[in-house]
Amino acid sequence: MPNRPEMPITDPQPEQAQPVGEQIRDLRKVRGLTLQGLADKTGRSVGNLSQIERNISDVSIPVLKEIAEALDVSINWFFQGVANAPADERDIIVRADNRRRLEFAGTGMVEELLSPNFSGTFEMILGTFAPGAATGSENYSRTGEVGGYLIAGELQLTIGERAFSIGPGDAFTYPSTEPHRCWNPGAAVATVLWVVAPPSY
Amino acid sequence: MPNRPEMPITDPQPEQAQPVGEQIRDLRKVRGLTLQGLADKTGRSVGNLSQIERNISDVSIPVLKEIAEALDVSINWFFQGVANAPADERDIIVRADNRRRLEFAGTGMVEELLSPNFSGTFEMILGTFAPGAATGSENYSRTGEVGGYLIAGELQLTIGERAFSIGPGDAFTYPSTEPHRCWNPGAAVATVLWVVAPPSY
DNA sequence: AAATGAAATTATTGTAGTTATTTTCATGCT
DNA sequence: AGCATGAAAATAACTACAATAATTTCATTT
Repeated sequence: MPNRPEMPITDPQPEQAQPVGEQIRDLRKVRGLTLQGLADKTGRSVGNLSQIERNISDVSIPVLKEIAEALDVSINWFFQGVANAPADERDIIVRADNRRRLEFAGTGMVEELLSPNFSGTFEMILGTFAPGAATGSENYSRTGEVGGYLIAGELQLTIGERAFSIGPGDAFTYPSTEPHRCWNPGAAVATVLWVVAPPSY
Repeated sequence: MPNRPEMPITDPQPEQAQPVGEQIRDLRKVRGLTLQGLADKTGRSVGNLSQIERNISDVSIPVLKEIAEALDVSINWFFQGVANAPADERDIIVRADNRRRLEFAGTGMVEELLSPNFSGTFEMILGTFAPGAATGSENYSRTGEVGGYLIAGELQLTIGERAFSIGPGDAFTYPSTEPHRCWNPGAAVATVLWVVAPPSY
C-alpha cells in the first residue's frame, strides 16, 4: 500500500471551491468593519456572522447577497478568482487566468488582484491603463505606502506637487498620504504592477 | 553676485549625489544594527557615527570603506543606483537604467533593487534567472512575507513541501518563515518581480 | 440546521515605567 | 578649520499590566 491517504490516486475535477467564510472575513477586515459593524449593516446577529465566517453555518444565497452588499461587492466576488482555484495552491498562487477583476466603468482602467487574500501586510495588483486613461484625482489620504513597477507602456505620475514621466522598467514608491494621480499619455496600453501596504480595496 | 555657492552656473552633470549619511543609516537599520553595534564593528565612536549618518561630519574614503565592510557591502554601493539619481526624484523613483545590482556570483541569478531605500514597509526587487539558474536551498526563516509576480519565463517554485510550476502572469505570496527555493526550468530567462516585507537585504 | 442573546474567551488598545538608542555638546586631536 | 571622543541630555523602543473591545461558545428558540 504505497499511497498515503492525503495523496489520492485519481483526482479528475480541479478542486472544491473555497468556502465563503474566510472570504467574508478578509473583506470585512479590509473594510475596517467589526462583526458588530457588519451585523448592524446586515441586520444580522454577531454570533451568526461569527459562525458564518468560520464555515460553521452555511449561508443561503439571499443572505450572502445581503452580506456582499454590506461589503460593497457584487455577489460573484465570492466565486471569482482564487475562490475557485485548486485547494492546494489557493493560499499561495494567483494564476494569470484566474484573477479577480476590479472594473472601473468608463475609465479605460482595469485592476486585477494578484494577492490571494487581504490578510498579509501588502497586496499586489496588476493595473492596466488604456491609451489616455487616468485615475481620478483621488487623494487616497489614508495611511500606508504604495509601490509600482511599470511593465509596459508610458505613465505620467503626479505625487503631491511633483510630476514624473515613467517608462518601462521604472519603479516608484510613495506614501499614500500624498495625493497622487496617473494617466497614460502614450498610444499603447500601460501595465503597472502595484504594491499597496497595508492592503486596501 | 546673484549666484549662491551651492548652485554653480554650469551644471552639466545631472544632479548632486545623495550624501552617504542616509544610506548608511538605512543599511544599518536593515541589518538590525544599532549605532553601538556599528561602533563596535568599526572601532569608532557612537557620537561620531551619529554625526556621519546625519551628514554633520563627512567621511573620508578609508572610513567609508570600514563602514561598508561592517555593513557587508562594497564601497561602490554608496555611489550606485539611486545614490546618483537627480535629487528631486531620488526618494520616489528608481529608473530602469539606474538600479542597484546584487550579483550572485556563479549562480545565473541577478537581483536589482526597485526601491529607493529600505525605510518603507516593503521592498521591491527585480530578479532575473538564467536558464537553469536556482536559488540555493536557503531557508529564510525570518519573520515576514514574500510576494512575486512572474513577468516572463518559467519558474519552478517550492514552498515548504509543495512545488508549483509558475508561468508568465502568475503571482504568488508566502510567509518567509517557510523554506523556499526556486529555479528556472526553461530555456529562456525568467524575470520575477519580488516584494519583500519587511525590507531585508 | 440556522439564528439569537448572553456569558466566556480572546484580541486589542492604552498607559506608565523601564531600558535602550540616539543626539548634543564641551573638549581634545590632527 | 573640521573630525573624533565620551558623557550627559533627550528620544525612542520595549515591557507589563489594566481596561476595553471583539470574537467565540453555547444553551435555547425559530
